Amino acid sequence: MAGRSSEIERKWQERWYETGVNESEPDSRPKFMIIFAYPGVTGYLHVGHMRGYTYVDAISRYMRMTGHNALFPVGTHATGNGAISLANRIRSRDNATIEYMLANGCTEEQLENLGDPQRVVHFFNDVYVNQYWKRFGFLADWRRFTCTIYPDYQKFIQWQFRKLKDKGLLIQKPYFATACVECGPVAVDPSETDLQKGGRAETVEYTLLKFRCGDKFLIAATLRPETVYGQTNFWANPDVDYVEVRKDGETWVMSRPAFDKMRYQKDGLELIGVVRGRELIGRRCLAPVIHREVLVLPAMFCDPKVGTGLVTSVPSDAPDDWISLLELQRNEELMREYDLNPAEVRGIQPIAIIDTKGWGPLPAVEIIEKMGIVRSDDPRLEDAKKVVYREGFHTGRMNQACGEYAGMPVERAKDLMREMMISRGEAELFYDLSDEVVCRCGKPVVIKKVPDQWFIDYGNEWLTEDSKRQAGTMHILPPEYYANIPGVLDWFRERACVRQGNWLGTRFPFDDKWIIEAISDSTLYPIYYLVSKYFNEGSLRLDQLTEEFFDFAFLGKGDAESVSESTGIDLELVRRIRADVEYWYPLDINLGGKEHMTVHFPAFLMNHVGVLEEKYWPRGIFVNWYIIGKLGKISKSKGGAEPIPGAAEHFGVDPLRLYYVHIASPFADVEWDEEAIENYRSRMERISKTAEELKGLDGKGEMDSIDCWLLSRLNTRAARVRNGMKEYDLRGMANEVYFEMMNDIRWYVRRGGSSESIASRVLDAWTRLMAPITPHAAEEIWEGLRKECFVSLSNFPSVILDEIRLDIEQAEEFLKEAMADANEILKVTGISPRRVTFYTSPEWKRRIHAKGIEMARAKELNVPSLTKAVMADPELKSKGKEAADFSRKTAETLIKCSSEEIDRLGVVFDEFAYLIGAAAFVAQELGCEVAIFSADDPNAPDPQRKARAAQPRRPAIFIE
RNA sequence: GCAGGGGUAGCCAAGCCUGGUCAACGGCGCAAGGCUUAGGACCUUGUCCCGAAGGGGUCCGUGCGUUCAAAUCGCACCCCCUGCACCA
Repeated sequence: MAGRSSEIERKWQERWYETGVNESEPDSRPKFMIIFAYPGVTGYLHVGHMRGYTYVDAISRYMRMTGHNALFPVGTHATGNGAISLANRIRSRDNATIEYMLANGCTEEQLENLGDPQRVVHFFNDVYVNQYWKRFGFLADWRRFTCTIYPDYQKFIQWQFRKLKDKGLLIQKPYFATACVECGPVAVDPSETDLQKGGRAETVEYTLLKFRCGDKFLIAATLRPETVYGQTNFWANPDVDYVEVRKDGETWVMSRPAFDKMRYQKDGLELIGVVRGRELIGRRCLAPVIHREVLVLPAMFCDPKVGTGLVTSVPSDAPDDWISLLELQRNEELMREYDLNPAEVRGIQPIAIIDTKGWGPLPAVEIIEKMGIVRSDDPRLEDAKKVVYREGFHTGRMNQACGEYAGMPVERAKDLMREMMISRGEAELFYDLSDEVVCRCGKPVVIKKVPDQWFIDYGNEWLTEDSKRQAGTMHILPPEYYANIPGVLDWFRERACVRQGNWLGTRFPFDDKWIIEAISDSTLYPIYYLVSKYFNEGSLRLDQLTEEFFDFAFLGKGDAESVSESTGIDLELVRRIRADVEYWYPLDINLGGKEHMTVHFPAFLMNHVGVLEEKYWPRGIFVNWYIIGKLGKISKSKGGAEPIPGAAEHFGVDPLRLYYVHIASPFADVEWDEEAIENYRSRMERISKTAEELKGLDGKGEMDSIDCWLLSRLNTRAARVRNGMKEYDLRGMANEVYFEMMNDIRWYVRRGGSSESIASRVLDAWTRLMAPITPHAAEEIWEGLRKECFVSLSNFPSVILDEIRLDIEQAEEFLKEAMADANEILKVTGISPRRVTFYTSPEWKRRIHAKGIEMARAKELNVPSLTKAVMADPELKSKGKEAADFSRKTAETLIKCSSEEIDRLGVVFDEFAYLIGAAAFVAQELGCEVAIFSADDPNAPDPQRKARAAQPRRPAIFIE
């Protein structure tokens, strides 16, 4: 079975690609350009990735079938060190890597060649295009394929950066980046692509406080510069050897590890001596800002690896400081050992500086008591610290002790006070990592100053404002993201855009020691697909991709003649490329996974806004969520899911495509579940069978009501699909086409529908409805209908309003409900019926019902008003109490209905005639004799007087 | 910490923006019946509780509230998840 389905898939793919169905050129139709954010070349992709890609193909197929000229180009992103690191691992025959490559279908011979990063990229480009995207039948325009390490692409990127510079969006300033001391810049993130350990570490910003102590400065590192007003003493670890460092003519004292790290951040540091921690104890130093002399006291919690190994003491707000102070004050012996004056030490009291909501003036003292901590080595101090820091930072205000900062929220005071101290020369900044981080090469990773780093200035005001304005006009899904994106754009700051080191990518055009970083070279690229085709086919040479050429092609600057003259490109071609841009751009949809929400999508938008004319700014973003593994995210490197080609072979491409589209909303994560896919596969088989069944119908008679019903349903469903697809609701489309329509068709056949002409009409439309999601199956059925062209190129069924027959749909609904009622009675009573009699509503009740509907529509309905209207009708009045009762009941029911419900109930049809027409069917379904009467019929047999219960839409039922 | 998303019947999962058609789409699973030599294939019916006449009761994380009416709106609480910048 699988073998045969893959044959069918390949057959249609060959035919599409041979005919060039997937290739798009400008014409008179409206255009629709869509891409997915191209994947990074870091190894094999897994079945989860195909979810978003499938959405793009299905959407573009739908757009093509609804009168648009659809363009769907693809490419890959190879910038970075993914390919380099993979090539290295292959070259060194790393076991896990080799196994992973082989398991994904790479052969030993191919592996031979993959020790080189460039070849790794080319290898995977081929895998992505041929084993994934073509295998899934995507109608992508393969001629436009490009990759970020292709030389022509790089010309484009260099042009983009020149434009950014022209607009003043490139800035240069110092930057502190994570880097291996040996290999240069590395990414510190939990995926640990570049690392051996420490991926969870965060960059922390210390404020270095300078304490004058004789002719030297003791350097304390703090995370809470706002607490300087509460300083009472200074801490040093007596067992640690500190170093003396020459810094701008001053002598600084700090721990050895601090010096080692600081060298990467500050220029001209020089080691000039060593000082034992013990020697510092008992000395006095001058605290910054408050300019008070404080005593240096011993503390074991000072870790030379953290900060500078020296700490300023704020016992009011730092639990560590308070407990250490307490310990010392209680320890007579210790004070004697360090020759401290016990009275002076005991005299040190915390100074309240921050008012924290829900806390007293000394939160550190308070929490130590509350938690019952008595020793400075209690591990719970970590938690105590976190609680006090968090509460103080968010809810605290500086109090009267804090000079000009009194009354200010801590959040604000922190930045202001740090700035103040730095500007007065009493403090500096120092960056460190929260955990030890080790590079893949084994050397430590530190924070390193890059003095001349280039940034793209995403914080730029006009850029941010224009981007936000544009985002407001865009079609962004899901709606939550549309609502959030202005906030994201505001938050987006300047971003380092170049780096050095071992890295694939484009040389920075203004200084080629830099290579453009991975996110910055993948933002404006959709427009490059309009040129890549000409380069790929050989109509353009590399040296012709000049600034002038791109200026004209993408910005319309200059004129075709001079571009042609200066580059040697054929004049017609220059004009054609510009015309292509004018036709295809802007991009209608950029679709990508949720990981792109805070980085790629905003950068994508802002680069378009920054570089291009307003008319070429993007029009849409579609964010999709993931397919996850049972034990969490399916990971590229760790595997955990079947390789894509294997899944295609095993389940079939159409079932997989249907699975992706239908299993859940695109905006929710889904757990990969093979059983679910099996179900979609059998669903597809049932659909083929049902299609066959439809083909076999050969009734020749006149249009019957059930024929009208099926046609009406077809049109109703087509309308729903088209309406839903305005929001690219693929799941809704799948539900209507593969589930609801299937049920309609089954019901039609069950009801005795057999018209050959209706069946062929419906099958024709149904096949076209299937074409966007399951194109191979659709082509196969289409071919069986002896159609000439591809169903992929046919028109998506339109809605013929005249064929929508609400009365017949309602009548059929009425029939189903009547049968359901009868069945329920049978179930509850347990009777095996000999005969079932239905009595349809009497005329007078229909009149009351109609009056009720009329009044509900006019918003005039209530119990007295309807009763009054009924009593105004002499004929109804003659029914007396019966009429009044029914009128009250009707009003009570209708008043609860929504206006849609009222419309539905207002549809009029002949219930009696309809039941008569369906009597044979009902008899067959209920398995007994069926009789139908109107409650108005005086001769109707009614031994149990059931007919009285008959009402509109609700026939009375008598079972014997 | 900052920002965002979510909790729906045995399971997966729609609905929530724009309150009433919601006992709540659809699927899976389960049960009964049919078809069949047989079937994990297919078709029909059922699947919260009660009910020997089409009815009633309770329900959408928890608790309040708004409303004639709440899974849908508001407030508070509990619990899960995701992204956070040189990683694409």
